[in-house]
Amino acid sequence: MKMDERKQQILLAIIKDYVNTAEPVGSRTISRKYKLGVSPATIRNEMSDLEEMGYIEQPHTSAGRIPSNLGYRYYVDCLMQREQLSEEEEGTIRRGYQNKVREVGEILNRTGRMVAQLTHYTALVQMPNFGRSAYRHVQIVLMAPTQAILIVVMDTGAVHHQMMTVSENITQQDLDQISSVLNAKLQGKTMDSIRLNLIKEIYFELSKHRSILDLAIELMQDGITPVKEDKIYLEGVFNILNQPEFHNVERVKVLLSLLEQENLLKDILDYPKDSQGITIKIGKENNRQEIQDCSMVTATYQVGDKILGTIGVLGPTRMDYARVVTVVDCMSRNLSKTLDRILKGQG
Amino acid sequence: MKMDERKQQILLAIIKDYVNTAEPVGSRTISRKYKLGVSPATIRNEMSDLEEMGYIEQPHTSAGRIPSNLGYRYYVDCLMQREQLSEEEEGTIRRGYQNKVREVGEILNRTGRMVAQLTHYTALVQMPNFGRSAYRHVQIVLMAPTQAILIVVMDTGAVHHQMMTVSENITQQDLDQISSVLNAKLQGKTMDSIRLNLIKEIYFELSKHRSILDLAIELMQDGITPVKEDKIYLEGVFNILNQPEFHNVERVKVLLSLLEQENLLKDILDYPKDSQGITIKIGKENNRQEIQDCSMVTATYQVGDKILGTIGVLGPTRMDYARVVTVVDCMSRNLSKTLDRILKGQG
DNA sequence: GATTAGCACTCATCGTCGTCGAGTGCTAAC
DNA sequence: GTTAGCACTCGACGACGATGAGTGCTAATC
Repeated sequence: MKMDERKQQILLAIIKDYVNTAEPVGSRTISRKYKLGVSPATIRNEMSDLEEMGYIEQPHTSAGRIPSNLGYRYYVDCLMQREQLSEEEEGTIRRGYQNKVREVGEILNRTGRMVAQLTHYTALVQMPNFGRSAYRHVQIVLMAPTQAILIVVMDTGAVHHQMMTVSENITQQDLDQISSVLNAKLQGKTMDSIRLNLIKEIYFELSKHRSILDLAIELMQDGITPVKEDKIYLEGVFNILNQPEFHNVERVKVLLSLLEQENLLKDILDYPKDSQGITIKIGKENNRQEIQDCSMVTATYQVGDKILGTIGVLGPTRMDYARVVTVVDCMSRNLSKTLDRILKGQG
Repeated sequence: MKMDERKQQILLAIIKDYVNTAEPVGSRTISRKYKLGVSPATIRNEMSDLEEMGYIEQPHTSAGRIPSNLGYRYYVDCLMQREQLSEEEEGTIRRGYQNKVREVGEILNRTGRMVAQLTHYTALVQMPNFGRSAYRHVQIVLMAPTQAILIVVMDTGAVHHQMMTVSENITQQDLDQISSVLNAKLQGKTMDSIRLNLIKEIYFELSKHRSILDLAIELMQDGITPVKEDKIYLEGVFNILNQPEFHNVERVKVLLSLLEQENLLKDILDYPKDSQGITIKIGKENNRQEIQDCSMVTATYQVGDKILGTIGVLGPTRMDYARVVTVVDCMSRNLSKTLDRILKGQG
């Protein structure tokens, strides 16, 4: 069967109406609301075809039709037209990014809040992953007789710190000496590029501080990177409770227990590595089974050419894709721009 | 009317049964399950008295009784007996704190997770508030031609960092010079104790870097402290959805939209300043109206003599207070001990 | 005087049943 | 190819009665 102009219009009408009302759409409604110049009977015939083609389905006989996953897919691929944000909304966004912020986390947080507010769904914003970043500065500060803090600044602007225990007779002067050797040797190096001979050099210069060096290098190696890198900011979780599909507490529970596990969130934001720009995952296309009755719209953000992370919107499959795509696209550009400004200076 | 032994036993039975079943408790049930040696009729008479005294109430005629807020209050004040955690649970907790961690946030996080897991309610853990802490170390690191990071280590172990913009001709040597002067002058001082003449001294020594100093001091003053100090870790939010009182999505929505606003969370953890130890707030006793059908059990934690923060459990008023009190008490002690170990050394 | 058996009464819950109406598919006419 | 007409389906909704848990009251009992 072929998808002609009229079938497209009818599919479009069904999707629009269903997205608005969350009720199955009947032939009469379409004929009344969306003037196609044909009678309900004709529309019924077309709908029957559309159902056969798999684009719509019937929850039960004597109910109207609702779009299937395939129907939504056809819609986003072929029928959907970008929306435009209102003046007011543009203003909100501009103001959101205007207030000076000096921490990346704060920016991601705000981005998430704005996305949630603009879409009325749930927003996810992934922490930028700078990949293998190099050490810019290392410092060890003595806090208590046996307690010191190791501070590491990466060239991406990330700052990590950890407590470390040192032996009692170590002084701040010792630590300064260690810090400055570490700085001299490690600055500009990535963790993987630090070869054994480099470490040997360091040991050679600081032979009397062997134990503390062991600890510091161990901490820098495995303690520091993984923790914060894949943090994901979540905003507007309760927005999704306004959607009629979540009036059933069981579904809310399934969703919430997924969203509460930070380590699983990255699974659902995961995007096909080749595609940059916007990705839409509808229903069963999602990785995790818990959200296979939801859809995700994600976009990558970048600084320069490098993709740093993803922002996404999670909502029911019955989602206003046009709007969400517009918002996600706009916000990912804004985020890219803002990060660029901050990381490169003049911020 | 007087509260005699038998009335107490009946009230206790009603509370225990209602906490378990979430169903109103009838006289027959009490007589059957909790052998008091009297007939249902007698129990009915006593229940009628208890109702008159305000300790229990009837959802509607021909339903059993449920405890009122006052009833729970009487229970926690006079009837409740501490529970004991099982060997297994004790073990879980011990193991939870055994794994070496070197960041305070990580410890609070784990504490929250354990509390949520042990109680099946929602756990809140407040970031330690060290009060007016003094500067231990200040450092400015140049990142890009006009971009630097200001890092401040407080004597509490808190590390703050912020981006700052600097003029193009500043070098790392300049920044080192500034850092070392700031360090020399500010070390050991709290922000409030930094008087104008001290700042004048700094300006005098570093007159050529006036603009960057302005920025640094401004940042240290208002940018750094408030942000992270009142962070509250939230765990087990979805636990609460298992409670029958939250089968209605509207109530979930009210609660979630409160819990999502980080800045409001501190309101609900707020404890009467004089009391240390355990505080129980039942229903309407809570500050925020959104949780006036819930109860909170909170305990302070401390290092040495100083109260640093609060941990709490949020659940329905129909809560297993005995267990929650035990868990919260135990965990706040554990947390205190662990923080002490970490902050004072030997960690 | 306290306790209890007996009894009438209340009221939420649950399943049944019929009505209503939205929506369909099919057929025949246009 | 389109449409009017019609029989049919089926979920939603409200009415209704049965059920049963639970009560308060009264009078008998200990």
